[in-house]
Amino acid sequence: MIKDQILQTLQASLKSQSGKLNLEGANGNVPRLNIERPRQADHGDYAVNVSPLAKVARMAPPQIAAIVAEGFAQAGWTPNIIGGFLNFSVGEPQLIDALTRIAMQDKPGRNESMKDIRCLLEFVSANPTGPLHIGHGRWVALGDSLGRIFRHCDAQVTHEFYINDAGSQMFNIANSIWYRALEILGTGAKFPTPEEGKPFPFYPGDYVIEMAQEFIQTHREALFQWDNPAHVAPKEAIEAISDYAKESMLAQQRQLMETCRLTFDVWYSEKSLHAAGRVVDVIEKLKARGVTYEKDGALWFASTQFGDDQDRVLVKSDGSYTYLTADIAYHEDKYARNDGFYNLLINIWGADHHGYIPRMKAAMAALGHNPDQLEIVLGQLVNLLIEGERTRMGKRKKMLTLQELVDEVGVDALRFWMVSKSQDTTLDFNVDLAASASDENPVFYVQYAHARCASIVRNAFQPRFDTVDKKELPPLLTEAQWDSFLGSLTPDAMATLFASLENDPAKAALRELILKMDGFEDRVEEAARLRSPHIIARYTQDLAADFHRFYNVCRILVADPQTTMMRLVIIYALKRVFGQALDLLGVSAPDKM
RNA sequence: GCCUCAGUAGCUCAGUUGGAUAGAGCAACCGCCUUCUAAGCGGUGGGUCACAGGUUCGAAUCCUGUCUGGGGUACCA
Repeated sequence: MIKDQILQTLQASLKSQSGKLNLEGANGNVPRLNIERPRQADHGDYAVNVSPLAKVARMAPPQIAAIVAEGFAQAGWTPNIIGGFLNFSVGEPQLIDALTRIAMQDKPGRNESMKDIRCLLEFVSANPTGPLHIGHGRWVALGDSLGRIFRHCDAQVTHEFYINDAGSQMFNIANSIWYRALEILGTGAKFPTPEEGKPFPFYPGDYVIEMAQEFIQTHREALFQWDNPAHVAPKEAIEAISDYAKESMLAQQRQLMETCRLTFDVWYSEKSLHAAGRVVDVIEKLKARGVTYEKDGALWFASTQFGDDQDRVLVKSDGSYTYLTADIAYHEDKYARNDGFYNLLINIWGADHHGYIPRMKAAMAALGHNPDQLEIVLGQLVNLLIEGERTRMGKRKKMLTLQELVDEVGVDALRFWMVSKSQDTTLDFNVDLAASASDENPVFYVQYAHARCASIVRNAFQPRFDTVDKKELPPLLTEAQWDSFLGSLTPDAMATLFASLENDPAKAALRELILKMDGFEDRVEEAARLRSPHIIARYTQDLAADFHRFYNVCRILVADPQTTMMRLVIIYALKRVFGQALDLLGVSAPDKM
């Protein structure tokens, strides 16, 4: 990247000028300087602000700038100094060099910033007790994009879905199906009705009725046998129904994830932890480490010793385990998996689980693991905006499922929308807008840019029609010409590119395009480092704007084949960058729109 | 009460460790299609960066306090 060249020269300059700048006395407390893009385009392409050195150097920023600039002069750069800023204008040879690299490199934006990372990325993880809702859509988009970005930074990433198939919620769904089934079979049993102020351990959704109907088809006789005067489900009925419910919901969830272009490498069952005795084991381990105690008939984990604000129950007074206990066993397994293969464990959780973080970290610390290895990426929740009204997730009957939303707006719009904003902010999902006015969705703007590029490349090889002479003309280029041109693409061959541009707006737009494409790698790194895919979404919109601007001031397909080919390299490079960036977001890059 | 996320243009949001005149999309208004996709481009209007102090040569950004909104604060999962 061009930026790296400037950075290297900057470091060399600071080193050679360190005497004049009094940097030696600072004992390594020299503030780090950054290369940035100036706000004002006429200042230059890149800038370094040396003001942070003012304190150490005990000099005014303009004076420092002059001294640092001397070091640059030695390397052939002549920065334009304004105040404490060194402004750099990138020369055409460097731009052409950068463009060539982007056009030729295997995968644009690819880097090795996370090459030592082996990440277990867990997200979505839901109960198999009902359909996934819109809120899950955010974790789908966020988690999968993050994984793709990490991989682009050369990390090894495993996508994992934790199936919460144990515990009381499974009993509740089974019991709900039981009553629905008995209702349908006309046994006289009735599905319970909620009472004000009382817990309602049943699932009222219509999908439960459908599941009951389906279950009846295979278990009609069994249901009659299980039924009894009190209509209380026997244990074997609950087991059979909850197994069925799990398989059925899980199949549905897997199908939906596939639709969303998301592949989980591992589907990890909570129930399997219990079955393998892992939950009992972890309790024994905690006991052995002396971090548990008994109180009020329950077994407690002294998590306050590890920074939590209160102790937590592991085994309830009725002898059953809390959710936390199984979750501790699960997370311990992550540390141990493949002989401690993973060095970064990331969980994506909704903000409603925020308070859960300290206890999980406490548990890992208590078990002797490094809690910093476990990183929770917290996402704020999604609000539904229906008919202009804010609807809190899950508190209304009119809850939109993720499947319904995908059917309505499509995977591309869903995924782009869900990652186009920082996960730190509550997302208002405007259902009416997403469903109706699709051109207000920025994803189409970006996809259109890709399609336009594809179209230009396509047209270059197709016969044209002369509207004046009313006759067909041969294609501007042949595939063979283009292949050999790309194959021998060198900065020298490209040197006439800028010269071929007739006007200044086109040159300015081209500079901007190349610099922005050159910066893609930087954005990918940043998105990975900050765990913020929205940076990529932003980037695609920025680049699309620059491309559309360029498109309007510079014609690509012109009569001269050489000029056409050189300009086509830009479009070719852009198409690759758009395609790659959209892929990192899990959004399709259509060739036609 | 405590913990946490947020408050930036009419709306939805960017703004990387504090730096140059605070940006984008949408909405509004005015222009641009006989040649590569007008799902596009150019232009105009629109700001007390919630508020008040503080630190600093310099604050949307850091600190303190206040206000507003979301989430959490279980022997639920």
